[in-house]
Amino acid sequence: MKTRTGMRKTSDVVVPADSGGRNAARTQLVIIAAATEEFATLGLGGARIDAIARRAGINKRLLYYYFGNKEDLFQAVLERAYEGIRSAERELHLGELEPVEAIRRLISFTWNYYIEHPEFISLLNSENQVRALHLLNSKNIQALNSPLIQMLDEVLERGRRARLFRSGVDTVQLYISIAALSYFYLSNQHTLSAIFGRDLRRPKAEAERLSHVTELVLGYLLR
Amino acid sequence: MKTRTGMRKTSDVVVPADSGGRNAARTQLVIIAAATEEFATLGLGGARIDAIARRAGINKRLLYYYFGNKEDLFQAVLERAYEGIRSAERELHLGELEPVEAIRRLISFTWNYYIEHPEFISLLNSENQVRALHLLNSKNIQALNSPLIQMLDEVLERGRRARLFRSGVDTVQLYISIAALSYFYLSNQHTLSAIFGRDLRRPKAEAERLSHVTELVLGYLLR
Amino acid sequence: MKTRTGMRKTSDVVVPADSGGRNAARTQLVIIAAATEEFATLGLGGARIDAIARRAGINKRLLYYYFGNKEDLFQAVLERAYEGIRSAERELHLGELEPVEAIRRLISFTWNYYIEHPEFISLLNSENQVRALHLLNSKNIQALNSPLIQMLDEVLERGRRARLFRSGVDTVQLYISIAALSYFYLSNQHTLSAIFGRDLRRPKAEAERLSHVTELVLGYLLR
Amino acid sequence: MKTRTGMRKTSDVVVPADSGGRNAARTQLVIIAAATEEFATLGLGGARIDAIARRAGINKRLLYYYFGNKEDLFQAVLERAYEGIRSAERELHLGELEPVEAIRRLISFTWNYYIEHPEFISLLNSENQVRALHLLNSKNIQALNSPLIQMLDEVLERGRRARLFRSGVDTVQLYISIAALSYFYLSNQHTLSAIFGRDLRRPKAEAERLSHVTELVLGYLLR
DNA sequence: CATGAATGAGGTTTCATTCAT
DNA sequence: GATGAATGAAACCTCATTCAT
Repeated sequence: MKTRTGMRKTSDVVVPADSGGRNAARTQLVIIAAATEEFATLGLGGARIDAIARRAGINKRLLYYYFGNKEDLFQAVLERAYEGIRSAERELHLGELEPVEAIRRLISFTWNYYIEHPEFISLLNSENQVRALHLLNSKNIQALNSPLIQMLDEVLERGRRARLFRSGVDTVQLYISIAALSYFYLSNQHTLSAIFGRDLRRPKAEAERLSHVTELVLGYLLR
Repeated sequence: MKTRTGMRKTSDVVVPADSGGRNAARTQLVIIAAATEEFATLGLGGARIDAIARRAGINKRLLYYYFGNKEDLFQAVLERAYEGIRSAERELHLGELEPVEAIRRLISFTWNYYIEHPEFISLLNSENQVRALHLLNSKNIQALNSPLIQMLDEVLERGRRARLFRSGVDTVQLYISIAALSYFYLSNQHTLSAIFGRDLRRPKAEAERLSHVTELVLGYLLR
Repeated sequence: MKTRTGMRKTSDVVVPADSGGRNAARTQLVIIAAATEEFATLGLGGARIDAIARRAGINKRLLYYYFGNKEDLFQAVLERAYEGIRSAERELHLGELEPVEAIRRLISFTWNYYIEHPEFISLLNSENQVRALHLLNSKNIQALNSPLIQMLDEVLERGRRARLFRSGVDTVQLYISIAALSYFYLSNQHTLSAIFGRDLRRPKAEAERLSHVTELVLGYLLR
Repeated sequence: MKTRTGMRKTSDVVVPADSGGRNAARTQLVIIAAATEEFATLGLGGARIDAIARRAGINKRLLYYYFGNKEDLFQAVLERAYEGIRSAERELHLGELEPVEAIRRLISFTWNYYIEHPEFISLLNSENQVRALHLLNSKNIQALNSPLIQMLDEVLERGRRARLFRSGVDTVQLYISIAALSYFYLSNQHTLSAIFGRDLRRPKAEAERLSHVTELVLGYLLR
């Protein structure tokens, strides 16, 4: 199970080795990583506990020991996913950029985060299928406020004052729109590709999409 | 099984009654209707054949008699859903409207179709989860061309020639964006509502969303 | 079960001119033929009523109309198969041949009948699997005496009197042995071929088998 | 579940008890034993997984845990059956006997093995019905070479050199014939008994059969 | 005579979960 | 802390058979 380099290699998950197999924190990490892949790939209903244990290279019983049951494990995976995006969002410092650049930055950040974290989109789709059951159950996630709304609000205000941006723009609506324009393209890429008969995941297609979204939003905002 | 009004009422599905229980076409319709609800509510993995049969008020065996298996039934449901939206799209006659009005009409049509057919969104999410497996398998769906792309293309061209709209707009990208701005809001309403702490399905919120989307798109298009 | 004339025609079925698809005798023949193939190929348990109806090109209900149920249909098939072999046996006229030639003739007849009627072997195997249930139930089959035992008995007696054959040979045992030497080779050809790594159904292999069986039996019989 | 004597008794299967219910090897043995009976009695199609689990006194799920599915279980049963006969064959030491005695020994061994292992005959019939599907799929069985062909070949050679046996005898053909003469009598006993109107399983009938087969083969071999 | 529609019972298989060590 | 063995419930699917026309 352990490679010569001291990395524990399971089918898909690599985490640093430690003193010798008995490490609660690391085991939990491995389980979360494996579960994230399984849930993202197959959905909540399609995911198999056996498969998660196999992916993680651990015994199934251990999974129950740490996470109770499948639903709770999914919730833990979701919490971890939200922590990830919130943490990345905090690295954005839109206040330091001039308004137009800040908007570009926000859009490209959103786009790239989704591109790099397809599992996040999948998990959110699964969660919406069950009407946000786990999210409503999780104090952890609700405590994780996104800094983006406030950041965007400030950018819009600055842009308005500089007579660059139009007024009357609802911050939350715009935030949702920026997410929507990237998210939908990626989340529905398979049906869209089939319908349009062209592969939306080609690098060129993706670059064009980012351009379009940026133009669309700035075209709307700029006076 | 039959109500006093001559309508056959099952748990969720209402279809016209006929002379008896022996009507292949009607039975298939009832099954499709019941399956659409079940798949939309619970997803492909979460849907239960037993529950579909119960909803449809028919024997489970009959479902296999007509549709083979769960996957094929899902494909039939999907085909039916695409037929529905394509059929509605053909009723749009954007060519008769002046460009700005045509764009408004397209956006409100898209928005309202999703509002009135939440099952369409759910089915598409399920289908994307399995990488468009059934869609790629269905000649029927692939033969159903959406008239919208061409309609939108013509509207954009007219708007451009009238010096109302900007040039250089990719029709497919804009079409995807118009879909995205409505679809994402509805598809992800549960997580978004939980995160923002406000119910996105309130009629007022929905009206605001339609306004925002229209402004955003026209704000971008108009010179 | 009974036709309107009160006759159940299983033996000596005449096929009248096709008056337009509505012909009881012909339909029964078609069903028996289809059922024979299905039962022979897949066994009693593996055979499917639907498949038989499809093979016969008739409606399933008709099959029940004529034959009652699956078991009775199998019995009818079995009866027909026994009629076939008994009828062929009656064409053998061993009494006209000198003893050695008669034995050769009996062996080659047995061998060739099995070769040409593999379904007979399959049906008998199925019937033995259910401990001859249908055979014990069929007065028809029990009434069909094989003429072979008596023929063989007379040949052995003639050979003995001509001081060609050994004495003390049990006719029934020898009859069973002659059947066994051909039947087993064909009935178990698949496992034998796999074990020996050679295809027992090649024409050359089959010719060798017939030679061997003839030599074996005559080698034993001749003084 | 456990008798007072420490033997675990299920409907038909007795195996040594151990410390508790948790013994993978024993459980697998119990399953194989129960499955062997069920498959032998009812054939591949007629056997019921439920019945096997009940016979074995274990949970049905466990059967899938160890053997995957019905087909694979059948293959395991078949492998075990071939191991059994190959193992018994290895106990024959024909090389130590003079040629005539060796042939007698081989015939009686074959006869008695079939008499004592009727399930072997049934399993082989089932396997031939599916055209040796599982056997062709099993590397295990193909690796189990029967020592009998070589043993018989050596016996024939010795008998020939001692001028006892005729020459020109094909070893494989003779081997198949020896098997055939016993196998067919037992495999087809039910139909034969019904046709001849006498019970072939009576001890006296069985003794007579073994005599006849021995005489037949030796009568052929001896010069 | 002939048929497609419909069914109840039961089959194989899967799953999340717990037990015993 | 960690594990393989074992389970009950329920899922999908099949089958011989009957119904209504």
